[in-house]
Amino acid sequence: MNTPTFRNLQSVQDEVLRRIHSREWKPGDLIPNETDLALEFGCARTTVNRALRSLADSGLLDRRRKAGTRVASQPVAKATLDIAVIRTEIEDRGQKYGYQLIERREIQPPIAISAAMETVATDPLLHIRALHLADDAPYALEVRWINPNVVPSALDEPFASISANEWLLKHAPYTHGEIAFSATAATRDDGLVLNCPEQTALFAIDRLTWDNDASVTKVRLVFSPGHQLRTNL
Amino acid sequence: MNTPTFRNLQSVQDEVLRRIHSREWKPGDLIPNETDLALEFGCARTTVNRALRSLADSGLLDRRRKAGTRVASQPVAKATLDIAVIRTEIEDRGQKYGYQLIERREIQPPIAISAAMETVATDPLLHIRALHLADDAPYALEVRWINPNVVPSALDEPFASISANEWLLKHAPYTHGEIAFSATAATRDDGLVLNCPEQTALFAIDRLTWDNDASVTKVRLVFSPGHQLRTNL
DNA sequence: AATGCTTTTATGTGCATACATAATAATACT
DNA sequence: AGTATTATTATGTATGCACATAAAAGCATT
Repeated sequence: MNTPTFRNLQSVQDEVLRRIHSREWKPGDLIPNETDLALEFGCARTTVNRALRSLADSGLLDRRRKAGTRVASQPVAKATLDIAVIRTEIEDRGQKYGYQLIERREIQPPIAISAAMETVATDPLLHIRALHLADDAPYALEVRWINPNVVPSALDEPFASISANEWLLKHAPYTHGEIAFSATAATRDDGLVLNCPEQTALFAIDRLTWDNDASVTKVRLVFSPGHQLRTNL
Repeated sequence: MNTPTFRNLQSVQDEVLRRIHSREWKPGDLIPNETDLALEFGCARTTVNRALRSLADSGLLDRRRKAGTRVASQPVAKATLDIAVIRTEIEDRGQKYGYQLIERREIQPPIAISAAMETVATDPLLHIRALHLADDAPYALEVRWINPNVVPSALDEPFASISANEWLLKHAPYTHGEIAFSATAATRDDGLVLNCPEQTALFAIDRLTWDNDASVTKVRLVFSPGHQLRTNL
């Protein structure tokens, strides 16, 4: 029996994956170093390095200088969620997208909002409520606060035909943000808009984005009953 | 004014990021090709390539051969969630972890389960229900089905002191899986275990993992009221 | 035994070069 | 004009080499 060769990136990566999945290399195990693997696989160390680095990026390997590379003891399942614009999310599923603006006002926000966004409590923010529809059925309620100091042009945008969800992506850059997923009981108002009984369990996404030190926007998306956010591992 | 140089990977990446955030390169824009950037930055094309590829991996750039590299029109559409073992998730927050096995049986599963797991409907599966606690308070209810054809050693494990959640990670390899997040109304039983009223809105994670063509395990985690899954963008 | 210095080692980074490949653009051909 | 062929181009991959750097291990000094 002859050891096959794994010359290229893809096959090296596949072979390493195979060994991990087959438990030839078990979680916590120290695997051979790059030089040895390169020798065994019949390729350059650079190639092994790239393959291993990539696998480490995706959480399957732990690497430390001098200490070597080991199989992650907790194969931390890194689920990558594609948080798309709601319109494309719906259209990608072959459904018809609909949008309806419910409310658009410049008002002084509740303390909780100005606190989270770190704005002056008495400064007005642009408040928007809108409904996204899929095949004419309510899909998600968007409740949003926009910081006009950071995005002044938002004050000129009526958001009547394009959602803030989409408009902001094109017009408001951000450097970082936080996102949280949770379950929430439908308020009376949620129920009216999403057409479900009060207290129904609803899936919610809260997002807060920043441009350096200034908050750009804070949004809560509450989805219709039964909504799932799914991805592959 | 002299153009500064960006010699190394980190600074190249930072500079590209800066140009995207400052909207010098706007979403959808075609950016200069690798060779030109390497010239401008005063580094090798390899370095630019690595920087751009890495940014493309994280979703900020779209790259196509010959067509060139452009700023993703929908910036950062990716949130990576670290799905850790529940025990470490709790311990990392400085809380005391507790575990309690509620039920462990080999039984014929409901049709919905055997269908999803693609097992023979009449084949018994190992069924486990257990409670995870944080600082002695209910944290999450784990309801799990294990395919003993794929993980026979699970039949010898009592799961009395180590959760299936954790045991499986160490003993059952998987090649791929699906994960879904949703909101669910507490059943009477959920309420009893998690100590909350029936119908309370609860956050749930459903996971189904496969080892090649065979399903390994299907699990539903229902979390205590108020649970959030958060990450950064 | 505890501390600090030095060596060794495995990964990390950078560069030059070469060739592969996908997709567009240009051209020739019918 | 429309189609097939070819050239061009930007990214993708692979290699060899050199040096940087973090961390462990060994050693020496107190």
